[in-house]
Amino acid sequence: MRKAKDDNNQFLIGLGKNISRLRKEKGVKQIELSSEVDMDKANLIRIEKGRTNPTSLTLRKLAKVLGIKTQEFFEGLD
Amino acid sequence: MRKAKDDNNQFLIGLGKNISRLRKEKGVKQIELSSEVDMDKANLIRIEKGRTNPTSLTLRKLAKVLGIKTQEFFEGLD
DNA sequence: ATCATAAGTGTCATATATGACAGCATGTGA
DNA sequence: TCACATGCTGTCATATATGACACTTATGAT
Repeated sequence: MRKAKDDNNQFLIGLGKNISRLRKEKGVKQIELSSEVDMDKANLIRIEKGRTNPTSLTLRKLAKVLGIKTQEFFEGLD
Repeated sequence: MRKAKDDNNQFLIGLGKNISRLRKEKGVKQIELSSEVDMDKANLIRIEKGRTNPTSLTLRKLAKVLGIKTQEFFEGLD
């Protein structure tokens, strides 16, 4: 059982990995990115680790600072 | 003033329009889509009208039922 | 091995997305 | 006009994303 929940968790983990990868490609540290978007760094970590389910606007503000489109965070998912 | 907030609202409205358009392209009614994803129809309406800030998993389950990738909801935004 | 820096964890408070449900508005075809 | 279908709004309760902050663990350089 727990099939749907596991599936969702995999999705969130994949999303987090994309964010983490794109952040590193820009050479940005978690503390830097989080402070630039006025987000608590603990929250960014939770998102990158796939432990939380970020909202559209949260992803958008991260994308904006990284200079990419929100869409890119979903690359290769689903 | 209120620049960032307005900007976010425009983003959410655009996101909602994408969802609404893709739903209609599939010939699906709000009541049908919302019941298929086990979502309250009032919530789907709020999302399509851009009055709320949907989470990643909410978008994902809508995309799944519509047979598209979550990514597509963000087409043309940012 | 030590030290510094980056990443990660635990916990609580607050804001808000969503569920649930009742009712309203608008259009559209008979 | 009328009835019905579809879309939409208002309100409350609950679940959870996020902010805040203290603390811990990993990593890397010297």
